Amino acid sequence: MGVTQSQKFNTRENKLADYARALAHPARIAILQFLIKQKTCFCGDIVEHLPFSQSTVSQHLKELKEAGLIKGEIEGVRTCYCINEKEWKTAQKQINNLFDNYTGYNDCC
Amino acid sequence: MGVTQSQKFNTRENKLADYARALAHPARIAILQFLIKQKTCFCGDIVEHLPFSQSTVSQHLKELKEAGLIKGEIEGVRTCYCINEKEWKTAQKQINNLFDNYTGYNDCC
DNA sequence: CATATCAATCGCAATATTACGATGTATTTG
DNA sequence: CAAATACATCGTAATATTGCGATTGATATG
Repeated sequence: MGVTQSQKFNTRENKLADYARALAHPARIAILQFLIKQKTCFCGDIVEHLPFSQSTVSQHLKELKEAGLIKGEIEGVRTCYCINEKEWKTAQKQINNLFDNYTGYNDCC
Repeated sequence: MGVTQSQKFNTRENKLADYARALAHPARIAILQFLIKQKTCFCGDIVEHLPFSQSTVSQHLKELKEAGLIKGEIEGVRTCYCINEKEWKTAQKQINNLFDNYTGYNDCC
């Protein structure tokens, strides 16, 4: 989203939307699940595991990294990806913060 | 996303991505927060509260409704919107299911 | 140092999202 | 029943996302 639009909202709303956007594609959900499950987490492993090309997977990894949910470290010719523990927990908290705000007592329909 | 692509993934991954996509815009986050906070929840109230036109707000409401997170009921000339309690909780569970899968012991970077 | 491997990035086409004004539809009110 | 009100939907332009092949760059290996 452009800068003009994001300025209409506060930091919390924008950050929350950013986390959600990172999760808003089944390929990225699948990548995250794979990273959680596997101990080895090279890009190539993910490419083998998903029905997408190397460039596409690399781009999804980039978006997850930019959202902060994962981190990648270059190990020689490979890059090792894994969950970014700290921001992973932050994201979960922020999202639950929204969900928990609803206590179920304002059902007006 | 097109049908061709979503077939590459399982129902759970697709549904999770759908919930996330509904939350992937600060305007929709703001709408949800407003619905949670207010007792009256007519479309017009939201339009007054947000820096968007009536048609834009209506479209965001439609997307939230299609994702299942809210429901709307026509009350004469107005439409009353509120959180869809059941699916709201389902969404929270599904999302937490993903987050909780990560236990923090596979940091390989 | 030539070659192979791995992954990031570029360029591009297809598709999706976003936002809005204009219009349509139903309901209420005078 | 005419006018006003509230909202949905349509049409459209601008922008963003998605996916891939091709290329690049960096490291390893013979």
